[in-house]
Amino acid sequence: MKSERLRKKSLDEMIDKHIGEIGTEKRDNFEEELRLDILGQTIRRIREDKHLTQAQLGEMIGVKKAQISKIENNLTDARFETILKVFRALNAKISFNVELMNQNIQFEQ
Amino acid sequence: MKSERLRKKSLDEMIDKHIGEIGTEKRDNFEEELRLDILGQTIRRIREDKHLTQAQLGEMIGVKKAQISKIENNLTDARFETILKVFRALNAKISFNVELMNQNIQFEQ
DNA sequence: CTTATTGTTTCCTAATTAAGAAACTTGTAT
DNA sequence: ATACAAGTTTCTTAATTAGGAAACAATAAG
Repeated sequence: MKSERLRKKSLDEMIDKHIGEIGTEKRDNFEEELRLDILGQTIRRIREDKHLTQAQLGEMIGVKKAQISKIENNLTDARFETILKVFRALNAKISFNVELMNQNIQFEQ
Repeated sequence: MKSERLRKKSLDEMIDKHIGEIGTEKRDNFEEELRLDILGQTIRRIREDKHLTQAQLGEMIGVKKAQISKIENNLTDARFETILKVFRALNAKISFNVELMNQNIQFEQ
C-alpha cells in the first residue's frame, strides 16, 4: 500500500510530497504553523516547570492571563517584544542563532 | 564596478572585525550579550549581504518597504511572525535555544 | 456536592502594527 | 548639476494585539 511505502520515507520527503515543496504558499503556511505551535508548547512547558499559573506569568510581564493562554495555544500572533518578555520572565535564556552559509551570528536576549 | 567597491562592508567583513577571524576561538564560539536593537542591525546586514533592497525584501514577505525600514531601525515592535518571515526570506536559519536549568530545549525555524 | 483554582473563551475598547500612498532625504551614477 | 534609486518619514485607514472584565469549563480539594 501507499502508506507502507510512505512510512519508509523521511519526514522531509513526506512533507515535500503531501504538503508541498519548500517555497510554495501551502508549504510556507505549514512551516509557520508548525513553528508557532512549538513556540507555545515550549512556553507552556517552561511555565509549568516553574510552577507558575498563566495569571502569575502574565502579571510578571504586564499581560493578562487570557493573552498567555492565547500565546500558548497559538491563537494569536503576539508582538516580538511580548514573546521575549515571556522568556525573560521564565528566566529562560533564549538565543537567536542565525545561520548564514558557513557563518554563525549568535545573540542572546 | 565602482558601486561594488563602494558598497558597505559585507557580512564577512563585519564578522571578521567584530567577532574575529575564521579559525579563532572567539569566532568559533561567538557569544555576546546584546540588546534587542541588534536585531534590526542584524537583519540589515544580512539583507545587504544578499544585495536586496528593502522594497524587495518587503515584497518577499508581503510587507511594505516602510515596515522593513522601521524594523531595521527598531522603530516598531513588529509581530513575532513578521520577524520570522524576514529571516526566512533572507534564507537565514534562526533557532531558538532555550536554556532552562539542566535542560536544553531547541527548536528551529 | 460545593468551593476554589486554573485555564479557556468572549465581549467591548484602547493601542499599535501594517497597508497604501506619498513626500522627502540620502546616496550613487551619468 | 541632474537623474535615478534606495531609504526614511509621515499621513490615513484597516487589521490585529492586548487591556479589562466577565462568563464558562475542567479539575482538584474540602
